[in-house]
Amino acid sequence: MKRSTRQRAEILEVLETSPVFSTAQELHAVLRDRGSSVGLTTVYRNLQALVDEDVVDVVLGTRGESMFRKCARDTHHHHLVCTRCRRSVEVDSSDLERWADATAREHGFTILDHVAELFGLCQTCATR
Amino acid sequence: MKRSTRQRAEILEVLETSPVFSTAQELHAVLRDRGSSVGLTTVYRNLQALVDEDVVDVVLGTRGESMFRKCARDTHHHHLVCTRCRRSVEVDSSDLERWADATAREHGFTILDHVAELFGLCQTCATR
DNA sequence: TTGATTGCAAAGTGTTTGCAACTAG
DNA sequence: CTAGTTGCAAACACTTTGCAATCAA
Repeated sequence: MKRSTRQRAEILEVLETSPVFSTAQELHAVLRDRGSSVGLTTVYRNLQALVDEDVVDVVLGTRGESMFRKCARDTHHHHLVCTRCRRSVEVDSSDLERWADATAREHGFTILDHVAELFGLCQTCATR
Repeated sequence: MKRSTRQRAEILEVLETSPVFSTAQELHAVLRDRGSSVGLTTVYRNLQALVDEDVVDVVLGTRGESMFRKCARDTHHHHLVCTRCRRSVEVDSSDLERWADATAREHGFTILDHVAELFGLCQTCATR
């Protein structure tokens, strides 16, 4: 069964306090800087587990890397991500879901999943 | 300037006749099977060029690999992809775009870009 | 001729796995 | 005690780069 370890707790702690999507390597670096060193492998393994448990969200970055974030809402949602400061906002997506369902039906598809992320500049970053 | 080479022509030819998204490696294998061998590096380089020229579309697969396809429509659009046979349908996305714009405005973001792909089973694959 | 293009090998990036040592329950 | 977890090193998958040879214009 699942065991609670120092490493797992520290990874979660970093995720809890970060409002942005971070890569496994970035999280690893943060832990290292904090003095609490955790193996990179362990970071990957725990992130994977957390994703499986639906505790953290994952999105694919442009270089194919996975980026993780512990989101506030535990229901399905999407993100609006600032490409400059990386900050992200969780957005309501009922309209998107409706579009996805309708589109799938229209083409005889049984929808299984979808990805959707919006990228742009947040107010702060846009004005400087 | 840009030069027209045998390699570039053959890569485009394979893309023209494929209704599915394919990875660079898959395209490379197809070329090799056809007898017209082209270096993997060259495949990557030409695909990159074609994407820059907006001749082919690219989406990120789940393992972080890029998948390419030459789409019929040359305007912005999205895809409905069958996870079983890989076939994809180009779908109209005005509703999605509207949602993206509205959502961005609502949060003070200047929208730059967005990704959105729908995954599911096509009629044929669902019924067997 | 000559600069763009090719293709090999090597390097790079992000992630996963094998396995012995460690540790929470 | 003992099964889950860790962490290193090595393996992996995909992509890019260095560079000399080649080729289109």
